[in-house]
Amino acid sequence: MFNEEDKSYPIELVAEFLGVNSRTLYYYEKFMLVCPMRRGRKRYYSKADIEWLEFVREMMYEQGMNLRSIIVLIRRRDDVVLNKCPQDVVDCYKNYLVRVRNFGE
Amino acid sequence: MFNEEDKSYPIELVAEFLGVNSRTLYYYEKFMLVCPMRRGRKRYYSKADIEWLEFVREMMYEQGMNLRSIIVLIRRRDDVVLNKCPQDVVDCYKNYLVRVRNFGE
DNA sequence: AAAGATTTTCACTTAAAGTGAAAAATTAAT
DNA sequence: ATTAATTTTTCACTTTAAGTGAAAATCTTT
Repeated sequence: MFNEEDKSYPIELVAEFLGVNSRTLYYYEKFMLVCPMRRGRKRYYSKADIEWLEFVREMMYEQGMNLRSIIVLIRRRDDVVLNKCPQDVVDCYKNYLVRVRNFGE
Repeated sequence: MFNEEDKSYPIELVAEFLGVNSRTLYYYEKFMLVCPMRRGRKRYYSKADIEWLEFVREMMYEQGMNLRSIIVLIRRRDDVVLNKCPQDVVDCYKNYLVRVRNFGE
């Protein structure tokens, strides 16, 4: 499922697959944790988006991490997270690089 | 303040310095986020403990991270965190190394 | 224009993080 | 050793982030 590189899927299908409410995906979008492609207002989630969201769920559910921590790791260019995070999401946090550099001082 | 390498300080003083309730420090201890030295039941926080706790507060308050995420980063031997984390706290999570190795698979 | 789907808004639930207060136990002082 | 002062522990409460339900608003499509 969701194996086709070039296909994209509507929010309700993705939410069901991940076992969350579609509202949760809208919620993540407010934090720029995911940026699904759009045609008009309608969202289309790519394979990469879905794999990333699966990883986000694992960090949050299995590991007990929170949203902000995931964002902090994106900003810090953390290896483990960056490995799975779609480029456009990483790019959303480009302007935060300065803050990351000063992290902890 | 708290500049002397070999001195140690009672919980109430440390809590006040950090701007938290002393109950918060007991709470952190339940999660093994800090292991103050003890003489009998009384806790004594070292300079290293206090600097670590300051960093923990920064991660949680400034960055919005949660407790579990900090623990995940200790387990993962994250550079930024390990740099500030006292060895005895790191050691508390030694037995979790295997899980870290399998992280994300 | 009507039916069906998607998005948006409002308000609610849940769980983690943190705290207040008082009882119990220790430590320190006389 | 007995009392006074601290510290620890327990219970229950508050606050906030994360997540959700339901309905209204906005498309889409036929």
